Amino acid sequence: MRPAQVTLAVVLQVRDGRLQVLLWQRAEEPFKGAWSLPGGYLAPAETLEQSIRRHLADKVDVREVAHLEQLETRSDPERHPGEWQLATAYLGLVPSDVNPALPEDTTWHAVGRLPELAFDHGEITLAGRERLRAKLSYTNVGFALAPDTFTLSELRDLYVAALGHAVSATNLKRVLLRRGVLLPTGELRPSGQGGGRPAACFRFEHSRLHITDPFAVLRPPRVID
Amino acid sequence: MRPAQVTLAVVLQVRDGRLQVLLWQRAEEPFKGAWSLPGGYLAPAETLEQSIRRHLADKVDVREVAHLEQLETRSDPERHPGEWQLATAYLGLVPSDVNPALPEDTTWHAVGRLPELAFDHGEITLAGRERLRAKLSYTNVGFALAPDTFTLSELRDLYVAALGHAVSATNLKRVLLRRGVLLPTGELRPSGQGGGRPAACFRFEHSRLHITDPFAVLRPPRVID
DNA sequence: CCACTTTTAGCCTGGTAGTCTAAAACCTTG
DNA sequence: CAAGGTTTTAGACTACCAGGCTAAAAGTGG
Repeated sequence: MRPAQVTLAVVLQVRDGRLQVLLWQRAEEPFKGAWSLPGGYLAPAETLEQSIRRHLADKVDVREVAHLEQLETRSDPERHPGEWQLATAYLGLVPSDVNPALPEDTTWHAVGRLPELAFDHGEITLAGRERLRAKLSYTNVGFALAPDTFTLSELRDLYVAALGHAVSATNLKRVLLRRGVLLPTGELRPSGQGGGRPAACFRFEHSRLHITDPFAVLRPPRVID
Repeated sequence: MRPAQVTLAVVLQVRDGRLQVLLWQRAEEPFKGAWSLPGGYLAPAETLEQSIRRHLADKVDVREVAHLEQLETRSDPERHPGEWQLATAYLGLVPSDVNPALPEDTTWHAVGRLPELAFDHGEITLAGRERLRAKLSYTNVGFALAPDTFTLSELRDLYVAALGHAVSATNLKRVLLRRGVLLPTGELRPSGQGGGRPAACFRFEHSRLHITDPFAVLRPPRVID
């Protein structure tokens, strides 16, 4: 006797200054009418990542998911009322400048004000947000939330939405520049409504995940004691 | 058609000053005679964690595993030659002062000099070591590698073995004390062979995982700019 | 040209890690 | 019992980096 295997995705994007997650409304029991994470059954000869990409493609153009990583596998026998089902969750990130066409039953929801979700999808969504918040601090995941090119204020607003607290644009710039994850493009963005100095444009150096050795602690010393 | 689900464990311990992993030698095809990670099939009405604890119990006293966390789920359809099989790997840590009784077919192997392992167990083992190394820096996982009470030199030796590079006992002490994860017991350890000043004994404050907010970067500023 | 806005550069401060030196405390040996 | 060797420990010093602040730069609108 074997459990069914499904894949799920917590797809996050900053929209309207808030971190939002892609949800669809279930048309069938159980949890008919409840919001839930996109996903579905694993097919033969498929990896989990291929599976979640395939199911995601039903909801959103997968090319717009700039980053995808495995989150965790849920196995509580009671997590699905009718079926013994394991669920492997992925975290997906979508840059803030794309606005994918969505099916009728699918929309974005602010992670800060989630409705009751089906199954354990609420917990999974929060786990995804936590993973994002942690990685924003010691990796360059920002690239997956930001447009190709952006000003520092725009980037700060993304960080604010994702982290849930204020961020200093001054510090953000210095830190990311020093780490070499940010690159000035040289262009200027004309100032918008109400004037103000034109902002310099930046890009992320790499568009694949790169962790910046964050810990001064316990780094290899040059001399042993 | 459903895949089989197995659980695996990367059980690590520092032995003889080296980081070692618990392996058993397969008695059956495929990979007969090859070393592999302990684990086995998921049983009905069982969570993945219960499953790996059950399978681990065949090899080692599970009470001696001080920390257990989910690592990743492997899903390459080719990872097992004869069966469509998903494997969820766990990371387990055993304090250096216990020496569990082991079955005939099971022994410790230095992670630094692994033989060819069955399936993808080699990769999984290295992923486990990476996870441990990362978490040593920003959590208190050390508690799961160390005895109840220890001197700073002993703790440093554990870190050296796990991290694979030199560590300054001076820094280690200061960092862990400031973070409040280490606690002086007040006792002294009588000096051993050849004399030397007696060492102070320490304990870990908590014996459950606690992450110490590591990143000054992007922390909530008190004033916004 | 002046008031207002936003961005940017630069300085100062505080905290933490890495290095080094010397002292403390114990052992062994002559 | 004094001298020398060994290990641990405390403390000072330095370097680096993030957070906070201020003022200048560079636009817009009246």
